[in-house]
Amino acid sequence: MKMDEDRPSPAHSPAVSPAHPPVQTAPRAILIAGPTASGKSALALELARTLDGVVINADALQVYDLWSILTARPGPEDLAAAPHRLYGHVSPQRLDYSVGHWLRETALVLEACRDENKLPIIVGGTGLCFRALTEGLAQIPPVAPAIRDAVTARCAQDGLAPLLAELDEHDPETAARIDRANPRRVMRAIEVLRASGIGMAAWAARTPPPLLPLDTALALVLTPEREILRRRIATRFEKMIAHGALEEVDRIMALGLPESAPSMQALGAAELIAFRRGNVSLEDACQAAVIATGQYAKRQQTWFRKRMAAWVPLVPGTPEALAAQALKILQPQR
RNA sequence: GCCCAGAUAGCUCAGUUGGUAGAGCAGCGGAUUGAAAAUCCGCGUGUCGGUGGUUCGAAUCCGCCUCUGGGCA
Repeated sequence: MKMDEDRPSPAHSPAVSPAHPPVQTAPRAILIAGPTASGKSALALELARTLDGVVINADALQVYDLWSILTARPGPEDLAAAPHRLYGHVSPQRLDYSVGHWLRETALVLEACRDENKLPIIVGGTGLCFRALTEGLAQIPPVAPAIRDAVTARCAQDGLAPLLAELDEHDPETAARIDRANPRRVMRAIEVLRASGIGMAAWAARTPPPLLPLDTALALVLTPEREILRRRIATRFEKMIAHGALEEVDRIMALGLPESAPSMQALGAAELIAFRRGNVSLEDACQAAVIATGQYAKRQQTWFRKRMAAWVPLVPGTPEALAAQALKILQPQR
C-alpha cells in the first residue's frame, strides 16, 4: 500500500523544516512542550546548564507540593544543577489553583529572569498553559467558591439542562460557542456569568495581548512515537513504585482530601489509592495507571499536533541529542 | 484413551425459533480561554477454530479434525 517509505514521518523530519523560519532576534525564552515521559525535563535541564537558564514549570500537577515521585518532578540533583521555578510551590489542599494563577506567577518569574539576565526555559505538558502564555488569557475575575459550589450542586442534581437554559437566555453568545455536552465547560460559563455579570465570550473578546508571543520565543515540541512512549511510561511507572510512589500515596491519603481536589488528579493516584484500600491488586493498579497515562499522552499529542503546528518538532533522542538540536537552531543568533 | 464444556473484535464475552454479527474494556481520530495529568465528542477495527455436509440461506443444525479447560480412567 504505502510505497513512499523513504518519506520521513513527522517524528523523523528535520529539526528545522522550511515551514519554520528561524526566530529573527535572540529569543526571549525557550518553550519546550511534549507528552508525558518524553524527556522534556531532562532537555530543559540540559539547556539551562548550557545557556545559563532558569527552568520554569508549565505542568498542571507538578505545581503541587507532596507529589514528587508520581508527577515525575525534578529531583534534588536536578534542582541543584540549575534554578527551577514553579515546582511544588502549591499546597495540595488548595482547590482554586488554575492556569490564571500560573500565568501571573510566570509573569513574575519572567521579570526576574530579565533582571538577572537569565534565559527562561518554560517546560511542560499542559497545552492550556502554553496557549495562555503565547496567545493570551482573558482577564476574568476569580469566581467565589460559593458560586462554583452552587453551580456544581445544581448540575449534580438536575443535570445540564437548566444550566444550558440559563446560558441560552442570558449569554447566547457563549452558549453558541461552547461544547454543550461538556459539564465542565457549561458550568464554567455559568460561573463566569454569575460571578461577573459578563459572559465568557465577551471576556474572551477582550483578551489582552499575550505575555510571550510565539515569535519572540524558540518553541520546541517533542514528538515521540506513540508505541515507544507507551513503553517508556510503563517502565517509568515501575520505577516510580520502586522509588516510593506508594509511600507518597500514603502521605496524600493521610490528608483526607476530596477525590475531586485538583491535586488528587495526578495520574496513578486513584489507582494506587485503590490498591492501598485493598480494592485491587498492585499489578492491576499499575496496569490501569499505565493505561490512563498513555491515554493522557494521546490527548496531549492531539493538542500539540493540532495547536502547536507552528512549533519546531525535535527528533526524539537522548537529552544531549535533543539539546544539540535546539542549540543548532539557536546558533545563527548567537 | 473416554466423557463433558468451550473456541466469535487486541482482551472479556453476548448472539433470539437458521437470514453473513454487537457490548464493555483496550485502540484510533477530534474538541479544549482559569479543575486541563481535568472534562467532553466521534469511530468496530471480524476468514464467527478448520473442514465436509443439510439448507434458497449456517456463528447458529449434523459429521470429522485441531486446540483449550474440567472430569473419569
